Amino acid sequence: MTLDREQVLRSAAALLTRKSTATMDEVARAAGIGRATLHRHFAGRDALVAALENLGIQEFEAALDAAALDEGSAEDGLRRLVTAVQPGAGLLSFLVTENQLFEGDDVNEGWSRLDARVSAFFRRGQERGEFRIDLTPAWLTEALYGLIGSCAWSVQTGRVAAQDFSYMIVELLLGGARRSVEK
Amino acid sequence: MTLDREQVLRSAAALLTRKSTATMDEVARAAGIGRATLHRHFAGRDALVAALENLGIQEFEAALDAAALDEGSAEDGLRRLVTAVQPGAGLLSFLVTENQLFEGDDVNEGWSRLDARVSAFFRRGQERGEFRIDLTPAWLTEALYGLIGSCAWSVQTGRVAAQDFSYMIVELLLGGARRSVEK
DNA sequence: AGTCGATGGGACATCGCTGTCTCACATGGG
DNA sequence: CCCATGTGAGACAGCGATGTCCCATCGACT
Repeated sequence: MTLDREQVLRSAAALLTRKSTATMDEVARAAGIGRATLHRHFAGRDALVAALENLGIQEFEAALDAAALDEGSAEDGLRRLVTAVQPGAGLLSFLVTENQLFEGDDVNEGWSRLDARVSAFFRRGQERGEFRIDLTPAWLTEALYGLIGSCAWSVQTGRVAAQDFSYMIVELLLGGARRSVEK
Repeated sequence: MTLDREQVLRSAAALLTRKSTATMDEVARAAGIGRATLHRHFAGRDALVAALENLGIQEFEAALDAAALDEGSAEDGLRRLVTAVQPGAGLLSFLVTENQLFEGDDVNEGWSRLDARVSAFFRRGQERGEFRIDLTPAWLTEALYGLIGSCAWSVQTGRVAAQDFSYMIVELLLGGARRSVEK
């Protein structure tokens, strides 16, 4: 009967992804538990968000590991990364938004580590001549986050099919919308 | 002594762009007026946001008009649009986020009109052979919003120089990060 | 069956924000 | 000079969300 903490976090993530202002009561209902029980496991809203943050960081880091960014071309690596990220895309964009809201310098060090990994990936791609050098790694990183968020939202509203998720992001990020002559 | 309504809206936009959860009191302070005065001019928070929405729609529509999207190449049109949008980029991304939060089917009809204009622009670009046809106009539209938001945020945090705003967005959206051989 | 631990529901006080009101004051016009 | 309009500051009640507590209940384990 012990509460499935993981399951609670999953449903909370799913709900907060759609409605980031959901109350503790709504989160509890969505998880199928009572508000009191939710409070027993997460001291308060802050603690809940912190737990979600850890979950998101862990998932994103796992996606980075699974993508094996350095194997093969940078393009293939990015494609694997976006595909691996898709299941947690909603949570990721919720956390990015939440982080922007957050005014405090003590940013979770997990984010800087992840940012560094993504940024380093783009930099290596530039050094290997696969990526343009006039778009900075920092911007490409932010743009990737933005596109993931936009595409997750587009999927949720039906503007983009879920199966096209990684294609739309990677093609736009790498190839751009311009129609090249040789294609 | 009459209150400068426009000025209040500007500072409210600037504040809410940075901190979208700011209270009425903070908005009033930021505008250099008392909370009571703020309430005299905007019945409540909803009314304030609605006024900001109208302002944002108006600005974005003006940018669309000023960009003259149909003159010259689609690429130049997009470049003009992004440049014209830059001053209102923060407000725009605040409103986009606010709209996602909003759960009600009565979306401000201004947005659908603007969406339609942007979407139609991408579609025309496809028909003229300037844009790829495997990325749907709806996705390109959402991606444009996302990139504008990401870049505005990046500028605010110092990751991207303000003068590079339109370059970073347009180059990424049109050309992509891949380094083509002929360049 | 009996006990223990965890849960759900409800009651409760508290807190922050909101919206309204009043009053004193300043500025500008008649 | 006096009046009118608009403003700032503060007080006030209302509301929704939060966090804590208690108690009845349910399930698992002995």
